Amino acid sequence: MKRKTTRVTSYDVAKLAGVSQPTVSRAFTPNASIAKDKRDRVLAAAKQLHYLPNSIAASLSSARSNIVAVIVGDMHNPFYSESLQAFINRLQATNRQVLAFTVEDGRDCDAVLMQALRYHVDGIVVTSANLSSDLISLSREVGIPIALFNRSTSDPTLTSVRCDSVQGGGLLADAMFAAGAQSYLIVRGDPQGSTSRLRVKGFRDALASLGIGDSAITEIDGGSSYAGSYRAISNHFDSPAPRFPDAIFAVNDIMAIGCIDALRAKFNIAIPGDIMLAGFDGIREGRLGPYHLTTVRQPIEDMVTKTLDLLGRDNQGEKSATQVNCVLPGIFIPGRTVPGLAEIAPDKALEADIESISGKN
Amino acid sequence: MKRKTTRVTSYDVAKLAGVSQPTVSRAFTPNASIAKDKRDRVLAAAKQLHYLPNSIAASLSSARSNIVAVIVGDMHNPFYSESLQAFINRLQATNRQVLAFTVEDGRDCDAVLMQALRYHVDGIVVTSANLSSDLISLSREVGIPIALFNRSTSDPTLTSVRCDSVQGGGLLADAMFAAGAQSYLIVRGDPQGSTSRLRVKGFRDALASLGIGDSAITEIDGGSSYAGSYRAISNHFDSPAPRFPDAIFAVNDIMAIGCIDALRAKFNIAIPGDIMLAGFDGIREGRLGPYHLTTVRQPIEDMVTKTLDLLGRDNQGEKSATQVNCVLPGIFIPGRTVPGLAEIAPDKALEADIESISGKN
DNA sequence: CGCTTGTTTGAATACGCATTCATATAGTTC
DNA sequence: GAACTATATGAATGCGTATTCAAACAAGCG
Repeated sequence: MKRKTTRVTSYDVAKLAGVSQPTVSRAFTPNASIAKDKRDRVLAAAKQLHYLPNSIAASLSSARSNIVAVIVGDMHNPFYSESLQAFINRLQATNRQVLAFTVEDGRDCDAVLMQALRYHVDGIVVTSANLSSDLISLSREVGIPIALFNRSTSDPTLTSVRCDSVQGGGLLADAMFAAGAQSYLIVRGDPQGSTSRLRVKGFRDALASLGIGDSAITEIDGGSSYAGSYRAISNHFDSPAPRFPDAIFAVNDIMAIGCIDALRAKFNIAIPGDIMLAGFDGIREGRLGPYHLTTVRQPIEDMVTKTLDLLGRDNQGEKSATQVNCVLPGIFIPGRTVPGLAEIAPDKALEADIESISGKN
Repeated sequence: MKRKTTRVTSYDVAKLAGVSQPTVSRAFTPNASIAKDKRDRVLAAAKQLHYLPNSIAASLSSARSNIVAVIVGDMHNPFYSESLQAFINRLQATNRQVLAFTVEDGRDCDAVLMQALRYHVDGIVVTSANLSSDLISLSREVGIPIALFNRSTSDPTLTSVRCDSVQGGGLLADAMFAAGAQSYLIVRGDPQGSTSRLRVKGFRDALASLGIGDSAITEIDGGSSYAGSYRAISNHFDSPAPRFPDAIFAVNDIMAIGCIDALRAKFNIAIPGDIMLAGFDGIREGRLGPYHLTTVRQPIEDMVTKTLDLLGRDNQGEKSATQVNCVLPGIFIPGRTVPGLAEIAPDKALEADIESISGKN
């Protein structure tokens, strides 16, 4: 016994309201050319019939879906789930929907991107994932704009928004040098990704201009994840004659947290007592009591706004000769993992942390 | 100069392949009645033209969108972002898409739900949010099934999947009692929600049957969030003559973490040395070194699978008289916040934690 | 009043695919 | 070889809306 869900359509509403179907359509379109009394009549009829405009049909007809695809890689890094959340909030506030995708670490996101293209979304945001040039040209062909979030690329024609990794890395180098660090250990991330490379570059450049030579700097591979940096730190300090640095720079917060847990649990090293440490991103977990990480926060909200702005601009067809690569500065967040910082009254800092973890209720 | 994106349609492919449009449609439909050579010819032509089937048009035509809406409240609780991720992964694996929504804490999700209905999604998953009975009946009317995730409801006809809060609460009471706790502090969550209430009930019932009277139990309000429980703990122990319990039960992990941070930072209370503690959910953050929380894990993967299964069943129209309210048992996870547990070799436990934080790479 | 301008409205159509339905072809059986 | 059955195919149509386009109408102006 199939449910004969004869759906209510705009024609039903039109009939009840005594107008034509296009008039119903106009009644639901802001700024449409329609007399006020008719609109009222239509809306009343619609309410009476429980009419719900079919957005799928509207998408087909108008060639715009009001859907933006957001492709997220590495959902295990809280930075990306925070970013996804920011996109959802922002788009929802402007009456657009989010089609969410994830990509397994390292896997190419072509298949997923293809899905998004099929839905003729208004735009695609790609976060932390590798896309092939084939797909890029395909997306151009079908006219769907792509924007990279927190990711620069070899293809300079691709719109991208990111935080200034070089500047941010420099801020952290400055802070740790000012706190007295003379020797450094860098725990780097994905060697493929530009993000890790640029952060390290900014960090090293700043140290160089402060007179710290390469011989005072060690670099190890932290694999971009909590587990990876946990193991990297373990291996480093388990080795026969480990170099014992004054400061550690982990290229992102989740890795920094992995480092701290390893240093404390396996080597009983105090932070910042024995070694100072800094991360990068500004994730909520970094504000938790046991960490209180010194870091550089990426301005997620602004980055999201800018990304959607650029996507929309592309959409207009004015092949933005303006600014396709947007780089926003990072914000230095003093924490307890570098001595001498956080001069705000402890209680105030605590309060701020608590708020930042739970969000603005 | 408007981009005249004359899209490639199935007709174009049909012409090139020398077949009719329906044949193109069949070539892209698994198990369709079509000769192999024709299918090959069509697919070749499609590739040559960079043809992308328009899923929007397919949705309109076939009355199924292959989209499932997932509405998430309280994205600040990692449990829910983990759940969202699980839904995305699972649906992506079965060639379906996720339309993701968030609902501000406490706000009704009617507006958001309405958006989902408009897109004629195949189903709607509601997680931690309040929906009005109006919307429920509306969804019935248009024939779109709704399933509640981790939430029971006053409306018993609504499909729901959740973890057994009573059983889980009992497990934790048993564990803490076995570890020697005689007096208890319960930090409860949202008084509106059923989840907190049932967990507390399970906990208290188990204690009662163990001979622990109500006089040995104190309950305070933790507001469902990190900040809320942080403050609740602060207020409790700052009060003139605070009761100093042997054990604390926070009704979810993020609150348990808030409790731990407050106890350590503000009162220098050791865990489990001075007070033992347990949470509920099994979020990744609970496995971090400084916490290593004793908790009950919700079987997210199974719950997601079950939820989608029930949604699909509804979809078939067999108005599932079978089982609309599914309750899965929670899994006890021993941690260091209750003494005497975690008898696994420390290294093994550590390894397991590291993996669970970073996911299965 | 005749003309222009501007606003509303409805008839017709496009959007791109899936799905009947009827026809044609191949394969099987007696 | 006739009578079926199973499988392939194309013509026609529907999904529910937005968007032309032209007609109808009101308003403003000399």
